[in-house]
Amino acid sequence: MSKEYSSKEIAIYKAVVELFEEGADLNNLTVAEITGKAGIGKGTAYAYFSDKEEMIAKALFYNSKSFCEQLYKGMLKEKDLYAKVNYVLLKMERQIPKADCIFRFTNMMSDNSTISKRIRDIVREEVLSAKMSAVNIVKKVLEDEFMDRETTSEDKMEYLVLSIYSKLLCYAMVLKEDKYKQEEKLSAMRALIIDGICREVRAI
Amino acid sequence: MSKEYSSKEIAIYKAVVELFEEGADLNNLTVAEITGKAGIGKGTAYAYFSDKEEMIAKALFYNSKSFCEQLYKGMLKEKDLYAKVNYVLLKMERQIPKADCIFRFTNMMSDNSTISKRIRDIVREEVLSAKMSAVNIVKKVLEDEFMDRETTSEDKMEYLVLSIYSKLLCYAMVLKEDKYKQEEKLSAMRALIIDGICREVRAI
Amino acid sequence: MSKEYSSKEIAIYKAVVELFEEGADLNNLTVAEITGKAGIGKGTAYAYFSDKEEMIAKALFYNSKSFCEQLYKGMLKEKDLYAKVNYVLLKMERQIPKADCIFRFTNMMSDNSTISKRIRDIVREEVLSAKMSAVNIVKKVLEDEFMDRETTSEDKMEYLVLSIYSKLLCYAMVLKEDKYKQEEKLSAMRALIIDGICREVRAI
Amino acid sequence: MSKEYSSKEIAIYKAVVELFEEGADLNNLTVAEITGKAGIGKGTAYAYFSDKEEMIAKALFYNSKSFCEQLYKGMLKEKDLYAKVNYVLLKMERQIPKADCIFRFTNMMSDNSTISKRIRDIVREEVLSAKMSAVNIVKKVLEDEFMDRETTSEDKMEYLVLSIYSKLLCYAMVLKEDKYKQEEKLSAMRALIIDGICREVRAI
DNA sequence: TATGAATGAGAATTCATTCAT
DNA sequence: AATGAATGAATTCTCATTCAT
Repeated sequence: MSKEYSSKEIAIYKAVVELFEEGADLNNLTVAEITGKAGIGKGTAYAYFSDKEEMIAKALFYNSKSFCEQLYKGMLKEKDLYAKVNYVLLKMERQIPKADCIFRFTNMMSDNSTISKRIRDIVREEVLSAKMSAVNIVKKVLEDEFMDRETTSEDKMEYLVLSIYSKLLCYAMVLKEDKYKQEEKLSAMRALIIDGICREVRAI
Repeated sequence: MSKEYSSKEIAIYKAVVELFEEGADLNNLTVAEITGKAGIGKGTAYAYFSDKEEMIAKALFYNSKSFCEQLYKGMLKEKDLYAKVNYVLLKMERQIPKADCIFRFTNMMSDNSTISKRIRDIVREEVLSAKMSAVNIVKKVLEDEFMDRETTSEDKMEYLVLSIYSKLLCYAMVLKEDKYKQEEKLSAMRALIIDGICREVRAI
Repeated sequence: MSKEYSSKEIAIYKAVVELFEEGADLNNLTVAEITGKAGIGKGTAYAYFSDKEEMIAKALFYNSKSFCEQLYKGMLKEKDLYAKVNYVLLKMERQIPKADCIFRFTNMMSDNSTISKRIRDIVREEVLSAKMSAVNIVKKVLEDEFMDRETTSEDKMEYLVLSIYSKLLCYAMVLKEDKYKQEEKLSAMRALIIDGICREVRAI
Repeated sequence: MSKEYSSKEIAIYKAVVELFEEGADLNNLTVAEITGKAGIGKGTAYAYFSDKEEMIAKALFYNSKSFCEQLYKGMLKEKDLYAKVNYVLLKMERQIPKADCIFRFTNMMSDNSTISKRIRDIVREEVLSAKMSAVNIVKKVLEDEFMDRETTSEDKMEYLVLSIYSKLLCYAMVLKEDKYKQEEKLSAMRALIIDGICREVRAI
């Protein structure tokens, strides 16, 4: 069902994320760097992508999508909301660069860079797959949670999604601060965030 | 106390924000565009800044700082937390590009772009003035709020600051979505956010 | 006597001329375009030609030669010089792209482009067949015409060839001007050219 | 009255013709070669021309125009048609590359190369100056010649212009043939061409 | 024998930065 | 002090040619 990717495409996608994880600036990546890392010729990349922006945008999209799918699958196994959120936060902790990638992806959706514009185009083209974005995962989990409740207004649901998503964002930010490199500070923060999320869900 | 800015510096700062507000991509701004908009010669800019990155980074810093100062002053006049948060959200709505500027600035604090790296350098150099950042405003307001309470743990304070800040961040993102161009949906969301924030503050 | 051409060679020759007739710039033709049009693989073309220039140069040479042969055969059937020239001009009119091709070929013989250089090499290699060039057809027809005259000096013959050839060139140029799309203007020009040629032949 | 050219523009124009005179292929000239020959930086050229094609096209146009102006002025001093044509042919002989430039320019007016297309655009933009083209010089000379005659039909005039022009074109081609490197053969041809032209003018 | 995916050298173009005026 | 013309390093992208299948 899901679209097939050629080995060269995958190589490009991996290369971009590796570079990103190594601290490269996505806005200043060169085609030479990407194809060098991917181990393919420059010309080859242009047989699969129309330009540099497409390479980067699709790479972020692909990686974001697959990390989100993985997250969603993992969460389904957890019994309650508390466990689910805990699962996500721990996963983020263990895969900081991946998590970063998703939030970078989100930030990009709202800035003016050339790559962001391309990402928005891609998302528009692939609406269904895009349902697997970070925001949508939050939405799905909430819908599962509220299935047996009496209906909640749409406005409130949207607020909840935003509120929870913003807390995940918080955690992603915190993960990069030196201060939170100590396990105890980090798990304190994690607990506060989980509590916060559960409290909000109950309140609504 | 606060550093003096020459008229040329101010011209550059204004030019960068104007371009940003016009939708320019900060990562692809050219010196020619900036100095052209600022109405000064290219060579002149280099008498005040060491390179292009410094122009853009300082411009964002300067604008962010001054918008925050303005926000903080305005908030002090409001009587309670509810009114204060309301004031901030309304201000953001009325000055979307300025608000955007702050949050772009925040995003940059955590990405790998060349400009972001420069911004972090600047912030490190100007620690005191940086106290006027968006995150610090939230912190100050909370401190004022908690002044008469028995002491709250540092961890909890940090959580609260981040949680509120990330809600504002999400609001900034929401403001750019077409769906929220209708006043009624927007004010519903605004009300929920204010309630959410007040609830969190009370809960802690 | 005449060299055999393989079907792949012919396919390339036809493809080049078709592209040329469609308005392509011979100096910017790509191997991919040529082999695509010819319906063969890129690698295959390299089994028959040493490089791109050879493909194009030989194609022009081949087409020029065959059109000239056709012209020459047709002319032999006409009874006098007037009828012969008339035949050629009408043929040019009906096959503008082909005629164009020949004159382009002539122009190329005297410019410095890479393809021209190759064409000149080919002509040098295939001297005999080259006798079938546009200039040589003019020469042959003149020789037939003068067969029963007392001998004419070589200088004069060469001048006559040049003069007649230049008039054909004229007509080729005229055929491409919008002004001469109207039949009446065109036939007036044709008559003047035929008269001019006959007058020159008589004068010498 | 006539447009001013900056020193850099002139440098480019001269460089292109020098390269052309050295046997370079106008369709494969690189910007690096041109600016190298012109003694200016690559970037500088782009401050004066929008792209490579414009550099070459304008260079040919400029050189063609100035050679034509020179030719026209020189011819005016000659007493009759015979002397005028003689003057032109001798001038062409002495400045083969310049003459070549004009005729290359003419060829380009009718081929499909990228540069040719640009030249046609330029000619369209600068119609007035273009009056100084090779064809127009022939037309002017003929008009002077026919001033005291009873009117000649437009068709006939057009034929004469083209006929004479194409003879000059052929002469330019002949000049490049090895056979005509000997002065005696060349002057014999020259004489025949002059006679031919005068005869045509009288006949019409 | 035929193919076309893969390659990388090479060309056009841009733009940060310098420096003579 | 202010300027902007000049520069060339760096980057994107193309396409002739090769070679494994």
